[in-house]
Amino acid sequence: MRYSRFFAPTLRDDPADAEVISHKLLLRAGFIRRVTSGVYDFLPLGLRVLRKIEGIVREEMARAGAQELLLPMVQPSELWKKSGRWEKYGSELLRFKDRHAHESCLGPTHEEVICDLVSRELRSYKQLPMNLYQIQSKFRDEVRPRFGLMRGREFVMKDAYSFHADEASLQEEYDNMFTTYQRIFTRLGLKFRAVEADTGSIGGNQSHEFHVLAESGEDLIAYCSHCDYAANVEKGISTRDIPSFADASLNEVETPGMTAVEDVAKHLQINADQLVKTLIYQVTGGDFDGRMIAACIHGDDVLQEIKLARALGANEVELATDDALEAINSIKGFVGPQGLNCKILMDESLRNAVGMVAGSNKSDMHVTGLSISRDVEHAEFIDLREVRLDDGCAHCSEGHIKHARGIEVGQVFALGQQYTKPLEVLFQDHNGKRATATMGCYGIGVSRLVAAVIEQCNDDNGMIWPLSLAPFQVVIITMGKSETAMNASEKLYQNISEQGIEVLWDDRKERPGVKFKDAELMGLPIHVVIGDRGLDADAIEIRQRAGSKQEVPLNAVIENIRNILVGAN
RNA sequence: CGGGACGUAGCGCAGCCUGGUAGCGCACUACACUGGGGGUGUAGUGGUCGGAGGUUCAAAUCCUCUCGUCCCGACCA
Repeated sequence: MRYSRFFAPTLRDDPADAEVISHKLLLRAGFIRRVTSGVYDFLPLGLRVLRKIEGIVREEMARAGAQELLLPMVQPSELWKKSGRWEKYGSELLRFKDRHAHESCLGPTHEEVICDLVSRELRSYKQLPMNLYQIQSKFRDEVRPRFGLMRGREFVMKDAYSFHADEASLQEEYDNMFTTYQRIFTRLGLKFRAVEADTGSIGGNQSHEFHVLAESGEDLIAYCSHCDYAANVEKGISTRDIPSFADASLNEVETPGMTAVEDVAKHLQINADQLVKTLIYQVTGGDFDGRMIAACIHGDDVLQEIKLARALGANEVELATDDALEAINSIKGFVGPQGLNCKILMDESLRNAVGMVAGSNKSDMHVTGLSISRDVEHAEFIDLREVRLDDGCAHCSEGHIKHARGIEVGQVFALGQQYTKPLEVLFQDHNGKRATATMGCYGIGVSRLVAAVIEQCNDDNGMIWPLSLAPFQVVIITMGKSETAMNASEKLYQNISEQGIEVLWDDRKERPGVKFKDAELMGLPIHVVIGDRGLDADAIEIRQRAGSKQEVPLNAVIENIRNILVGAN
């Protein structure tokens, strides 16, 4: 490609509305342009990288035995009603009516459509297992799109769906996909970590997320300093020191105006961990839809709302309003577990607690000497607390919990029969009986990966693409505009192209500095610098974006490039 | 949805408070010089000041509404 004809509008300044480095560089280097919030054009450079990533994903999916197909973006509401997600998915699902007033939506994910397809074609267990995938644009009407390609509303995703005759087969494929994902992210040159994850609105029994480690990541990962345990904090577990206090009789104490844990603790001269923090939530969805529930944790713990919602089978939980507290017999700031007119969930760590302090459900009063088993009726104990930094590891007992930020670029789910049942994906098993298929699904955020790679591979001058992902492997920078230099450059450009190497020839009539800056901004890996000076000395400069630099005779340039390309593979 | 900021040329911004000829840098066009790290000069092109309404002799500027964008939070395969 000749730069003078190439559509790659670069910017000298950072665009005002870009915050993270990948977003800034993608805009500055002319890879993408914004159309509307969370929706982007992929310009030629951006598309080239996207296609490279897709290519690697395709190769590894093929190696894993999956088959590519392409499903529609527009989906009929009927399928979503059948799975129950028409109601459940919420406003992230972009819904609309066609000219016949038929309700449809843009696919945010494709469990319904693939189940519909497979249910109509699957007959025998002999056809199983089967893994089908696509690489396609998804649309999710995110509440808050941000950071360019990191969280768009329209984005490119690789989504795979596997179908199985039994759980063992699903587990096998889950492991297969897990390994495949590790291969893919390794090939992409990423520092990443697989972590245990909540199953979210997709549902299912088991799930892992793959996170690219980066400060700009939106997710918080908890991992063990000693063993290989790692989990999203939404799901992570840890051990904490459970303080033991002397059992005592129940007493009421005056705590005027002290509604915060710290105030009460200070007043009573105790640590926050002796308090029981009681939070009242309004539940949406599931068996407790529309009701309020109480959740209790130690005063120095943070409640993990995703865990709470999951335990209740709810779509979401939201802190109850002050007024609502009266309905369950309590009062703002002095909520406690006793005598509440609602279901009470307590963190495991409180199961045998005695001598605790809690709200009394009366204004300006707390209780001391609270014994959970003696004084609280009908409490259920589950894991509700969020893992804290430096907590003990629940898996190895030697390590401690550390935190890292991550960009979620992939997730694998063992779904079980959550979709195959309502959508009736049935087959005849080896006994000739009708059975419901078991399912897994596996996603990779392909366009998000473009941003994730940049987050990890950049410097002050711009992007630094690995050879396998670069939009062009080589850029020829012609210095000056002498005929000799232009002719030599053109010849080299043609020769390199003929080798099947992707090369951009910067034939613009620009000053050298401009060309260097642009080549570096775009992060092209190999820069060949040709000017009269080098030609006269027969010493052509070959630079690598990542660092090194050498001079070689003109007729050895191609061989040198080949060596670099091979060496990197 | 709550909180905050912003919208003036392709990009980055000033002007607004205190109403009176729409500006600067970069980019772009032409010419000249220059030619190994975003060079210099001369002359140019390009703007319904996001939109609508109002106040006023007069609105980018003041008022009301509205649309859009970004950030924080809530939310999120």
